[in-house]
Amino acid sequence: MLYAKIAVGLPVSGPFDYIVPDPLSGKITLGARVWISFGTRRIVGYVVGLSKKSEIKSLKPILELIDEFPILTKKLLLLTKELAEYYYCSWGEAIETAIPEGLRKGKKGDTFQQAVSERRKMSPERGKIEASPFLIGLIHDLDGEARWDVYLKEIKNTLSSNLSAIILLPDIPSSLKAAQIIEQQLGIKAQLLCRSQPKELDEWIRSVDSKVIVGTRSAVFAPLNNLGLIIIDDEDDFAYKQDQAPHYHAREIALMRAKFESAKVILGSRAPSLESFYLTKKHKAQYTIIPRKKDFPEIKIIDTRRLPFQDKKRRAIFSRLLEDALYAVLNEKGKALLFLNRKGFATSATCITCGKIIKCPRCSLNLAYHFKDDLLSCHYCNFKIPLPKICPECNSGYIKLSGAGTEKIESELSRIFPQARIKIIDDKDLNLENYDIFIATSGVIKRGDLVFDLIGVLGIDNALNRVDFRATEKVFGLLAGLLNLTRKRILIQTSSPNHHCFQALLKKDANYFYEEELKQRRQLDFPPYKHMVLVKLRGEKEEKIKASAESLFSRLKEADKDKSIEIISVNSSSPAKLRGNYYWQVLIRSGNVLKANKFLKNNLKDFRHSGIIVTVDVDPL
DNA sequence: AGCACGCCGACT
DNA sequence: GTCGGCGTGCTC
Repeated sequence: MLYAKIAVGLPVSGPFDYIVPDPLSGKITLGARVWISFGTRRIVGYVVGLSKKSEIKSLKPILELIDEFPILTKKLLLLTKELAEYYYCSWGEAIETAIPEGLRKGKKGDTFQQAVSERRKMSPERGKIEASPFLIGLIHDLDGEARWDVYLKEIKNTLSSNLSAIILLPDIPSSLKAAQIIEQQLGIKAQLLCRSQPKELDEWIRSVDSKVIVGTRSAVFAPLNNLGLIIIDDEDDFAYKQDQAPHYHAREIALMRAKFESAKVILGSRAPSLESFYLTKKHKAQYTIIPRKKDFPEIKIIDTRRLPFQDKKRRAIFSRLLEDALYAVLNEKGKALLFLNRKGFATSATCITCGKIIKCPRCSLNLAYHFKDDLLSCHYCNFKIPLPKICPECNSGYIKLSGAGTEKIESELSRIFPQARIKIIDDKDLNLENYDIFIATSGVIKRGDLVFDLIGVLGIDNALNRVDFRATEKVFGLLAGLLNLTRKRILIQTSSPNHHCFQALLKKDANYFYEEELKQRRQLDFPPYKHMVLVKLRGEKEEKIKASAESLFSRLKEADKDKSIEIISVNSSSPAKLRGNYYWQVLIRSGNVLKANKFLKNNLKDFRHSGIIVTVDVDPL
């Protein structure tokens, strides 16, 4: 008698044993999909084990074998198992994040699948499955694009050893560009693989015998044969973290996968994550820094605390120095960029009489006023209403707009420089020929085609002063990106000019930033020294969520008598209300993720309240 | 997750 | 009486 261990894409501990009916016993393979009856439902399951015996008394048979050839290799099965253990989900859920939607729903690939599967059968997997030493390289590329020379060389080497490569990019436009570079420079086909593309299923199956796969984070699971290299470009980009459960990070998965496949990992970035930099400090990754070859711009940090007041309460938006610099650029017919990471005209609308701030009814966020379409809008859920003429609370007639956004900068600029042609850069704008001064938010950094004679950085303190231990890292990444958009001059207005992320720029020494930041992270037991785990609670009733979160917090505190895990805090998330749902969270810290997960598994098992959804985010960003 | 079972309140 | 709310247990 043959039994199969089946993982299912549900948040249940498994896998579950099933009887393999006689006619299937010669055909069933590890990594194949099957139809099973699970409870009262008929669902897709994944074969993760085959055995001659089973401990379970009442077994059901497998209803139907979907795949004649496995859709997942043994290595991908091991990878998804490790993903599940690290990112707190079931093995089946991990498998389902690794494969395209069509396969999850039990679709068979088109006839093409058969052909490809035949080919896989012909080229059996190399060697045994066991952990082996792996190689990691971090390319710290201050030059901006020079890392591509390294990438191309690595890809070439990989291909000449008859191995294949995956190149990850944070978004689809960058993926398209990367595929183009590879095809032009190496003269080989780079196959694109991105989640939710119309032909994803076929592309995924086709990738079995691709040599080079280029894609976004989910491409880290591409099922290609003989994997020898994974490159992660802009490895510090937060897009590599999945925002739905399981909240995996593609960089972490790449490192796991490299271990199983004996593949090499190359991480590249202008401003590496602290996690990756720390790997090099621990000699787990090789560190290569590519110095900046183009001219270093003049960098000035302007202390806004010394700015004159515009009126009684408000300081001027532009310092004298920045205003003069803008004049100079206009005189020389150059191009300037003003950076401000807030869209719209005003970031809040307040009733001057009763003090009420107009908020989004579905989120707990202030609505921002947009001059262009004369509406208040929510930057999270896109809710829009006209600016009320009278206060909805007290009916008084004057609503004050405050907090400068890009549109406000635009109107200030045209007041000061009536002769200048000013343009707010929209993500889609292509033709930027006929303007003098541009205004942009962080999207501009992805635009490799733009070079400015002057960059003015405004309002960066908002980003720096957020209650988020990654705030500094984000700002440093932003500044590193902006630095790449000018060879002449960059002026930064801040009220903390001595902060190490600015001082590192003045010293032209990125490592100064990393050493300082690591020192602080170490002192506070933050990542990369310790791991954070966030237990998130979500639901429609604010009181219920708050009460459950607090009871979970005290339950965990109680369970953690030996203090092996730190139960740090319980609070509402920011924003506390989003798209009509309320969010609370319990923050946990541990030196060891697996230990924290085990602890949570024991203590979340019977924690169930109606109308509350609990999810776990390991290493939250 | 999703489905069944079982226990209580309020309604044709 | 019985419809339906949701707390609870379970899925090989």
